[in-house]
Amino acid sequence: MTQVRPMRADARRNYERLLEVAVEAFAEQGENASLDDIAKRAGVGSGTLYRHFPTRQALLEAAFVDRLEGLAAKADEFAAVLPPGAALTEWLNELCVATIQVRGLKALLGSAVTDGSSATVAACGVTVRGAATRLVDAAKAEGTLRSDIEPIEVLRLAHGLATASELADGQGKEIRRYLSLLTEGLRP
Amino acid sequence: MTQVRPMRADARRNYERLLEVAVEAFAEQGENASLDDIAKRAGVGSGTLYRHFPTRQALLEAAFVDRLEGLAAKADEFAAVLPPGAALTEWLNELCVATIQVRGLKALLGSAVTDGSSATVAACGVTVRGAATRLVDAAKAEGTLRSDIEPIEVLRLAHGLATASELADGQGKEIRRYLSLLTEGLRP
DNA sequence: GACTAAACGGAGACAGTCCCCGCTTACCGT
DNA sequence: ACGGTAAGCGGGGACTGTCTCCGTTTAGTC
Repeated sequence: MTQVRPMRADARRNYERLLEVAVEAFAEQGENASLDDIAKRAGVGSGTLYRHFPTRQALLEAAFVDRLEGLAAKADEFAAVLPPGAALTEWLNELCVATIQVRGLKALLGSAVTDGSSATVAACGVTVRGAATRLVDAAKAEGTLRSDIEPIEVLRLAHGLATASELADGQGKEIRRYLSLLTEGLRP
Repeated sequence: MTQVRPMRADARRNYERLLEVAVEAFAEQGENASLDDIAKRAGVGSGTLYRHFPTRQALLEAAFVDRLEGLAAKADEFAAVLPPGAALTEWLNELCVATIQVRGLKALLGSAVTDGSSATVAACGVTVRGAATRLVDAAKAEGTLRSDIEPIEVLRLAHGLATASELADGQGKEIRRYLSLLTEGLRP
């Protein structure tokens, strides 16, 4: 899985610089930031960028793993201090807010919960799906969540909810309201 | 509002040919079909296309008015034969199915229900919003729908729902299930 | 210090958007 | 019928973005 031979020093340097710049660029220009431009800003040729990250998805993924892991960690924090149902709700809220506010994250989360998502992207979504599964299972056990719903469906619904809220004002002010509608519908 | 002077014969011909081709192209290649290619297929220069339809939105809109009006008409058909609550649900189902299955329609419906949508696009969404308002008001009067929800919010939620279902399988098999979740949450 | 494979980088092919402006033509008035 | 004119045409070309190819550079090794 890991590199047999460690990365050459210049390669590693470029890789990291590219990542730094990508995070910035996606944050300020959204998921469609120009890749050649990112390469230029990082001071490397576009060939180098495409070698390290063959697709936009790959770069997006690499740029946001940290944040995704942060979200997953939040799930356990909520689970530790709230009853399962409330923890799930709070976490979904967090997820939706991030989806809307962190430019570029939406595309990534979207493909992470897509039916036929590629293995590459799946690797990235695994953390988030794990977190969701834990919360969903707990809420089901507690009896505050329908038992006929899958964790990934909850994630998809949250994604849809974020989309709806985005249409409303682009700021996410509606998330809480819409989320309460959803939890209402998700009761057993 | 209408043309002071009627369109010149050649202009009208091109306009209509362009529209025909656009409907086809969007249907088979989605909302991102190449505009220059549409112009070529219609046998006109790209300048002509951009004169008649200054933006992709404008063309999309013109290409789908018929279908949008069809959807609005469906609303009244349902209203005539079903109780308000059921009529709303059925219509939302119809709307979601169309959103997913008719390639290119999603982008249009999306911007038609966006907060800061331009006047151009608004003109197009007006039919759909009218239909939604009638159904929503009736359902509220009947007492099967929360009174604190706006028609446009219902449309946004439906759009989000379609998005969620699209993530699942891309065919819309999940729509009914998700829709029942939503109506559950929308009860008073 | 020399060798080699890994890595670089940027030129260039390609695709898409959109504008500009010289040319054509439909629609008048006579 | 026919000429004048403005509405309309169209495609060349500037620009932006993606992605590949391959000659050149350089880190790591002995």
